[in-house]
Amino acid sequence: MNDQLSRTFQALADPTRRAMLAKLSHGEINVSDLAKPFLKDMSLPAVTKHLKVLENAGLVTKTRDAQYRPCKLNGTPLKTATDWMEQYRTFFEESLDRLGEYLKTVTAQEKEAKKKLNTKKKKTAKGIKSHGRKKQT
Amino acid sequence: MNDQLSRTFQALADPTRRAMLAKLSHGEINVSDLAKPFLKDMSLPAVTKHLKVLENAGLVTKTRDAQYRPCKLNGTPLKTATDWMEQYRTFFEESLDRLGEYLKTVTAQEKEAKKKLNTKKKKTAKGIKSHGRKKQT
DNA sequence: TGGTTAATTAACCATTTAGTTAAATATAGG
DNA sequence: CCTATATTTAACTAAATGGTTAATTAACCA
Repeated sequence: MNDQLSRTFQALADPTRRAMLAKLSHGEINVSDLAKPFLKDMSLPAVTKHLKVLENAGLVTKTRDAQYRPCKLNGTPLKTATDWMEQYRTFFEESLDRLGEYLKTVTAQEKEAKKKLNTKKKKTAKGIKSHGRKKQT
Repeated sequence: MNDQLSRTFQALADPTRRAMLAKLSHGEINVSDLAKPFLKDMSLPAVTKHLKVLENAGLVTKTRDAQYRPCKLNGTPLKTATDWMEQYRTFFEESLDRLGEYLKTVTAQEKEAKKKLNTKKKKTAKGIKSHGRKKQT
């Protein structure tokens, strides 16, 4: 994981960091004010680390004001991520067209699942073998 | 990291998995055909694991056809992710308005950085102290 | 100068992630 | 039944992630 897009998605893959972005979307805010809502759940250095992840992804820029570090949201990487997602739009916009087919599929899969449950029961009766590698001794 | 959105972003935060989704966007495909382009870089079990991450995020569903496991892209989680991003659209759509201001900021920051370099050099001459905790003995 | 607040860094630890190889399971087909 | 192909699982390992506490740095202010 080294490219820009991966860093962006990685940064977004955490609820704390997403909450920090939400807070930042209301305007510039310094580190301790940004941290405040999270100090019930984690320490300040933990927040600093999350912030660093957001910075490394380019989602947040930090400036200086005396001993404060005002943080600002930068939307550019989100634009990149959104653009990437755009190529899959067809896969979630034909929902109405596909709903009927989807339901049929689900029904079919459920029937399949029931069949398999029966099959597995029979096999259990015969004795199921364990999977994978044996423990080294 | 346990919620749906986090799992989705986490799944997208890897170039191999994104490439797998790209492949899947061209239609249903079984595991070994899906794996083929990646076997130069990693083993088949590694691909299986990536596939499992995509499945757990709900981005891929696997069915059965004899010994084959045809995989299919499911766009729903991408829809959820896109919807989440939507709330930040204002932060990357005013780009033209903000470009000038951004450039001014960058310039200001570069000047700041130069000033700081000088400051640090002076301090180095006086002797810089190390940061953080001391090694336990 | 000394104390207080803001923020970061270091050292450490537990868990997760991403990969490996070897073995096991599932199915088809001679 | 035996064998080949497809896929998964197990066991293991190295590195990354997400957290901690203690120490350090930076700047303000009385």
